[in-house]
Amino acid sequence: MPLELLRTPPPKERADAARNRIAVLEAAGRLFAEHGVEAVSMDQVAAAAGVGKGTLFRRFGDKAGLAAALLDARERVLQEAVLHGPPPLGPGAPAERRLDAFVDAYVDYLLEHLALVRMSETASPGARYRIGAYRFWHRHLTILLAGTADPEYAAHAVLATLAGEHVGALLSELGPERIRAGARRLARAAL
Amino acid sequence: MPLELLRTPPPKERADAARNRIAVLEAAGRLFAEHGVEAVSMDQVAAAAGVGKGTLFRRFGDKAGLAAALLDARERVLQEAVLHGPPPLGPGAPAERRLDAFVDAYVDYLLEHLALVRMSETASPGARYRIGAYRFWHRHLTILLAGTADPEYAAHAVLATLAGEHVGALLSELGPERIRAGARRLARAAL
DNA sequence: GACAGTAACGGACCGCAGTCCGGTTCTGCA
DNA sequence: TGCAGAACCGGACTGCGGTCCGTTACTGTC
Repeated sequence: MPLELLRTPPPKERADAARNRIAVLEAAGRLFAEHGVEAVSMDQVAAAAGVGKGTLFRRFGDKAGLAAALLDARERVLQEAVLHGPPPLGPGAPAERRLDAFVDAYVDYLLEHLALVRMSETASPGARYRIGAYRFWHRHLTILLAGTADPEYAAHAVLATLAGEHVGALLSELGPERIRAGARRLARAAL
Repeated sequence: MPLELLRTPPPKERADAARNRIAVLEAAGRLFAEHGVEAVSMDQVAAAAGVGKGTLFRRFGDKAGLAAALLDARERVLQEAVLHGPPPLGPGAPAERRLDAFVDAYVDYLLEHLALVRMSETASPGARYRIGAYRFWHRHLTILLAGTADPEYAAHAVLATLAGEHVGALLSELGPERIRAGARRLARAAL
């Protein structure tokens, strides 16, 4: 399957459903920013959005899904840059440089939205590996790592070092710069 | 701090406390084996052990702690082999061979107790990085990886590929053998 | 062996994520 | 414009992990 098609297509929805989706995302974004992702319950989000709890869960599945939806816009910018942006992040540069550029960009993204990313990855077991964004990055890395012994495994391994849980735990111990440098070094070593 | 001291010392406890600890571990082990870790609630464990819920939580902290306690005996065997066992797992072999031996042994351990390990790592956020066992393995790998640019980071990275969540998600996609081979390859690449 | 002090006990209690289903609202079609 | 049926709504409900605190039972001392 080509990389393009792994990007989630927007499903057609009824007018009231769209209105509610926007209300929920706005309320959730505001509450999360104000009190922190962990401290806000789904009841509070539903109440603030003026929406029933059932609606909230039917649309987003669980708290991880809501976090993923909030990250979606931000992540699409990154995906777009990888697909059609200028090198070295976009196509045209050698794999080694694209790998560096990807790790840098992804670490930036991660550090900026760490709490939300952790929530999107850990709220339900295995959530991280199911969402479309993960499959997208995995595919991208598999292509960049073509030629190694097992590119699919190597891609998973590089992403493992970029998991929100992992980076979050290492942040206080090593600081952002060692994390960034280490992830670059490991990705190159995998190549 | 020397590697030896990272092993959790057994705290002295009152007679009734010891009795209850054993009753809980037995009941939990039986229930988990019978119904699966996910499907058993802490209330059920407490009831089966003939113990109050408060007792259960005071002793083990949370469900992750209970899982970790159940794994403890098994993990100590591995730790013992690394500290004082024969090479290449124990001391005496070159770092590269010890690294391979460690990855092999740890993957064996992981595949045998995957559900329990996942529970011990994911029940509360960051739990994996707090438990003594993680610090032990991290220390061991840091020593084996001495000489690389950032041994501490590299050790964390190798452990990231051995996280229960990660291996569990990859298992159905890649199968155990590619996971084992990939982890070995990555650990060598980090060296 | 009795006693005081303290560590451990246990179950009622809380807030949360997630489910269910009777009622409501929208939309495509005639 | 009126209608039929599907899609959506919402809040009461469930079971869970985790906490709290009045009660109980162990242990070291005299």
